[in-house]
Amino acid sequence: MKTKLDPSADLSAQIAGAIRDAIIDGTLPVDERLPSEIELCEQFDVSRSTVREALKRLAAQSLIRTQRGATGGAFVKRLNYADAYAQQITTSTLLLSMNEVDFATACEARFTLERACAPLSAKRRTPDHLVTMRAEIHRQGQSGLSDEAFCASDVAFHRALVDAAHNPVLSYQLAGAVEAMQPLMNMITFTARDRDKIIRLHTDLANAIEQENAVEADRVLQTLASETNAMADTVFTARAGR
Amino acid sequence: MKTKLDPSADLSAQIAGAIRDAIIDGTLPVDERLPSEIELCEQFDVSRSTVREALKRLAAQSLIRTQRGATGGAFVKRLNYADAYAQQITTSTLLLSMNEVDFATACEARFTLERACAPLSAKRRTPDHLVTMRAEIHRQGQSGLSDEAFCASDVAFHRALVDAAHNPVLSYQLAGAVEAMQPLMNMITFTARDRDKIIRLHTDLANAIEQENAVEADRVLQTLASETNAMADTVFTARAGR
DNA sequence: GCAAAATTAAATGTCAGACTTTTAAAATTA
DNA sequence: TAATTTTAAAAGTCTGACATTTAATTTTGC
Repeated sequence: MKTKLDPSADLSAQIAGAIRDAIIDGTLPVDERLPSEIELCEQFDVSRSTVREALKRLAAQSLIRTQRGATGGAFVKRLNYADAYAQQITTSTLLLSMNEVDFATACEARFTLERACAPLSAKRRTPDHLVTMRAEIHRQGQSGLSDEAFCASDVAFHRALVDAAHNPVLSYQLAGAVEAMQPLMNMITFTARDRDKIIRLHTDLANAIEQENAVEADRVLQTLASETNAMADTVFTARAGR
Repeated sequence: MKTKLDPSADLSAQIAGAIRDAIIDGTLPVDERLPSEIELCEQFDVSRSTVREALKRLAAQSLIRTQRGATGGAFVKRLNYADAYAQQITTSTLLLSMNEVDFATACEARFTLERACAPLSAKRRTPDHLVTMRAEIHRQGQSGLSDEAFCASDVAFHRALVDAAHNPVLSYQLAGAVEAMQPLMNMITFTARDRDKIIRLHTDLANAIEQENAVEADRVLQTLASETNAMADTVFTARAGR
């Protein structure tokens, strides 16, 4: 952790980069304490503000945590699933919303990944995930539900489906795919008939998963994908017509 | 962008959070200039150091870019695929390396996602991706190739496979899954026979994709997944025996 | 009058130093 | 010995200065 690189970037970015590399390659193991801010000033020969800006960059990426007080300091943080989820979702959401990714592309990615997950979910589902799925289906049927609430429940349903695969890495990867779609889905106003159709497919899906029927689950997901695309098409062309 | 939240966190984290929320919900559109650091000091009633630490947090997440000079400032950054890839890979890599995710779990997640991608790749593959795949297969066969170089080529091969689906969102999602495996793969020392077996499967896979044979591609990927697991098992049990 | 050069101003980047707050350990006291 | 107080180390915050970069403005030279 003595040499930095890329003299084009800011000092704080260079320092953050050097420390980040040391964390990634394992030179700095989890829970290791970094040198104090003052010591880092001396090591990198910069002022404390610069060191602090570097540390804030690392904290923003959940690479370190800081602790005040006598035995405090900056420590290499064990990246947990919750933090990783949050970052994934932020990044995915912005990537979709800022790059004019069309609905069809995002939708395809999401359902492709979800279909990959379904066979595992069918094989390994446990009662708790089935309960969650059924509960969300019930919520989706309630009258007076706003479009946002409907979409939120949709996300919860699909997350339960994914989590039923009992592979945390898979859940993490799909969190972004599923959640990032929500803002796009929120742009759609679902008619009562649309909702009915979705609810029926969700029910079919939950049944298939319960019966450990991977083939049927895949079929339903494929239908759900094309129906979702069709609904989006209807809404968007209607809007364009106006 | 007037009210902040969570008084438990540091001021710089609160401010960064407030601005981040404004970016995510679209209040601050892409390329919008944030107020200058001095103006932010007044708005949030904090010192310039604190504002700067907040801005560095946002910069670390690729949410803003800064520009010096007369017409400079901090601007909302359009998150591009390259930056999103990089963040995904860092996060995924650390998640795997820091959480003692066992090889089988990571491997399952990766190949599950890749298998989902393959039918699309088979349908849409263009010559350039086939060329890349063939080139990497050729490299993998060269003698004197280090394990790291072999793994790197493996990653390049699989990325080409994924990119052949021509869905940038899918490519982005899978980048993490594929690249994050590399450090785990690097822990394996492949015997010459292992390499031969992998190269043969890669060739089969490239052929299947070229022939737009999704079923065969899936079969090969399944074989590749189980072979990879078997090789890892052999290496790890041998190491445990020592 | 026009083009090149010099100046200016606004913004971020960096530095130095002081003070505040938090926290755990050490020292003191009952 | 246990509760209390003190101390010290560390991050968090503030202030003010100076450096650097950059575009706009002004001046100068022809």
